[in-house]
Amino acid sequence: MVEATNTEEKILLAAEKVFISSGYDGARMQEIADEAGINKAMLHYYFRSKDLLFARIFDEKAKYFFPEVKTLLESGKPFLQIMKDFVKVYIHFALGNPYIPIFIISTVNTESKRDFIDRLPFKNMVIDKLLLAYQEAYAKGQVCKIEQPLQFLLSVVGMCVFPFLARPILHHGLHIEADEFEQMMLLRIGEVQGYIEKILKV
Amino acid sequence: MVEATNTEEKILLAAEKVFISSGYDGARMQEIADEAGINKAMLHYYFRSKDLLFARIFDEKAKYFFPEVKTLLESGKPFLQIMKDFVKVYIHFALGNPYIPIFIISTVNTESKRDFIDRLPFKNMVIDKLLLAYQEAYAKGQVCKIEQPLQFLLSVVGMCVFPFLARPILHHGLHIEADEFEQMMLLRIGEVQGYIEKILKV
DNA sequence: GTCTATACACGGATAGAC
DNA sequence: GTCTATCCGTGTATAGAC
Repeated sequence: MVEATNTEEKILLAAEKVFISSGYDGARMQEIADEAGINKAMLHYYFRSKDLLFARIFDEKAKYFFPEVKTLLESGKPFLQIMKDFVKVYIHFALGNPYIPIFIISTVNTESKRDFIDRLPFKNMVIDKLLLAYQEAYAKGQVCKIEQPLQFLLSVVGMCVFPFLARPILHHGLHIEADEFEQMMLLRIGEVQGYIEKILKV
Repeated sequence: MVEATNTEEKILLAAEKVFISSGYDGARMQEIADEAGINKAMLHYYFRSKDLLFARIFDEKAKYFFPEVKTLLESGKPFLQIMKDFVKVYIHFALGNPYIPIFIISTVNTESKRDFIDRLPFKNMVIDKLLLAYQEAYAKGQVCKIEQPLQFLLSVVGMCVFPFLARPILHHGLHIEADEFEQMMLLRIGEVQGYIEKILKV
């Protein structure tokens, strides 16, 4: 458990917990104050408003969302390996932060927070570079022809992230407990990597 | 555009629109009343409370979510064909109801609505029958060995549904317009079917 | 910086006339 | 069945003492 030293830190940890589990609309400033063990007025003293506090949390979470992909791209590895590495990195990240995916997806699907998409460190460049890496690998004959590489990327991300979005259904509907889920996700890395190999095989 | 005849129908159509676009917490009874062109008091006259109205909408949407899978299963077709048909059916369904996936996923991830999972027409039987269909196909040598068939199912559903969950990001982040998105999703059917064939190939 | 008390608007729900 | 008016709890935000 992360321990908060000063008040600001306490508030941020509490806000993170509440916003992530309830979303912006469902979150209550009182709940954040209780969670932080301080007074409600302090929230406004430190962050002025619920909106600003939420923005602060979102930015912090979004920041840690994609950076590793950039590193993978700059590794100079071939496309197939980049994608396999991506699966490993992403699932490990999500296991450590299981509620971030649904938090991001929920937020960008919330009308009043729609423009938070611009706050994602998710630039066209990352996608473009990945597509470029594919073209390069294809030119070298390392991977097969894919009609629409973007569809392939969407598929890989979807395979990685979907179990975390549907987690409550797996949990309550299919009775997969937390530790069993973690085991499944660890095994999933190799499974999805295998699918990617088959899909890209020349 | 669907035209409402009586008041109850007007309310249901308005509630569907508002709840689906804003979620339970973000929805306002006043907004539903305005959308329906009637008075706020009528909502309570017909449905007593916000919770009951929401439950009514959820049940109706959830009902139309999985039934076609049951039909596919009962078709007696081999596993590979069932999965390919599933992709086609699911994406066509989602194109006609693009906000249902995020509505369902958001709802089951909302703490106070967690038990709505039980209202999904999503029984273990469907999963079990799909897994059984796989085993049967494997025994006949029609498909290759898959270590964890459940992971495969999760992957297929993830590939189909993820673009609809990430739609705002594709829209605002990657500047893919509505009609372009629809074209992508139609092409996606064949694309994902191709991936499935490669993954299951003996 | 931290607290208590409170302002003020909003949202769900109801009463009651027609 | 449909409306207007209103109750009442709750939620964000602020004032002001310490």
